[in-house]
Amino acid sequence: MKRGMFSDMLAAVRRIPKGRVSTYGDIAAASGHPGAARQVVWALRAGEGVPWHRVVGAGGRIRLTGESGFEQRLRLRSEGVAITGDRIDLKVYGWVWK
DNA sequence: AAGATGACGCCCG
DNA sequence: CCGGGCGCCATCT
Repeated sequence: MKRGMFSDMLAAVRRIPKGRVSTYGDIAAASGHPGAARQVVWALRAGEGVPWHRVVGAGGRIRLTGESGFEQRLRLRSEGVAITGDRIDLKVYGWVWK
């Protein structure tokens, strides 16, 4: 079956291990769609059963606001990811594509 | 067809 | 660290 842009992105998101995080920009590039960071957002909204909480902004910043942001912090912390303020240390928790 | 919208990213002051 | 400005691009008025 044909693999659209969103499918490619969701596949990449599903490859992020528990306890690690990646960024919108990296997901876009890793899935073969460099520069399409904004579209990763659409993919996450449309996708189901994907670990959306493991996707954060550049530099490890939490971009979600309000209730959703609260939920994301909750989920990440439950996986052992430390969050200082609104940032996550990518040197420690950032997933490196290989 | 034309403008507005974002869970974005990068650079600059 | 904090805004402000600009580029980006599928989707939605």
